[in-house]
Amino acid sequence: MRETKQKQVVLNAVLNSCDHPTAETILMRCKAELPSVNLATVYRNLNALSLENKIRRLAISGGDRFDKTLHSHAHFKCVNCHCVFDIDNVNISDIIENAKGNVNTVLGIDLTVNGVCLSCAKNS
Amino acid sequence: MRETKQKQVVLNAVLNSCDHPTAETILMRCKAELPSVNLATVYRNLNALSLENKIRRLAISGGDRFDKTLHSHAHFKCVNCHCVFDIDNVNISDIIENAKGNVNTVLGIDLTVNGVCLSCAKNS
DNA sequence: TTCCTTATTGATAATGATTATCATTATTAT
DNA sequence: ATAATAATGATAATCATTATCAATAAGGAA
Repeated sequence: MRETKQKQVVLNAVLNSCDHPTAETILMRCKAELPSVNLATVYRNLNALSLENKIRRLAISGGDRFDKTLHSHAHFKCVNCHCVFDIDNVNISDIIENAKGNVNTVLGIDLTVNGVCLSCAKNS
Repeated sequence: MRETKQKQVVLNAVLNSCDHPTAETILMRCKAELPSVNLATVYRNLNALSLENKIRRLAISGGDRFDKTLHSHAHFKCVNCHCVFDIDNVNISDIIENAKGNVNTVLGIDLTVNGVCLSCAKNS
């Protein structure tokens, strides 16, 4: 694997994000640094970085998100503005232990609570 | 809303399924009853039936699934054969209570544990 | 430093799931 | 039976993501 400008820019875009961005959002942030960068390259590097365990890919309804936080944790998604944020006080390891009874291997968990966030509730 | 043969066939296909089928699978099952039925009609009725709370739509990575079980519960998905089944002993209401601190409204939850199922582990 | 090999890129086509469009069909109230 | 219109079937469109492929550039060898 070669060290490219593009890969570094994509990694930094995720590491500097606190909002669980989509690939399209990451593309925009990368273009601020490197205007020539392409959406396919962003996806390729997001996939590569996930496999290297440098970032995490989140399967969330309406489009995948990317996360600098590596450990499993729950997320909230607003059905109105589509913002995503962490829910920290959920015991993921309990859920995984419960699952282990009926399966061979547990690889990960997707846990999204859907609802309306506080700021969307205010503006309506 | 009118009572159509297609809507009944789609509803029955979900009610008679124990395997959390995709829309495409439901189409196949409907065609056994009503060969002329169309994929767009299946989607339209699955959406309508979800809104009427007769069935449940599950947002699962790799394509939505449909469920006759109405109450929130966790699912397991095999990354190899893509089978989906229920995990019953997860306390969903605890998770929802934990989320309520930072949001306005909780509407639902998507909870999928990913891994390898027992039969896929056997065959490899 | 210059050249060579080949991994990576950018541009774009392709895919898969889902929704939108629209003329035709069929349900239900009259 | 008829008229009004909701639902259907066929298909085009959309959206997120991946695949293809010629051109570019990273990094080791000469």
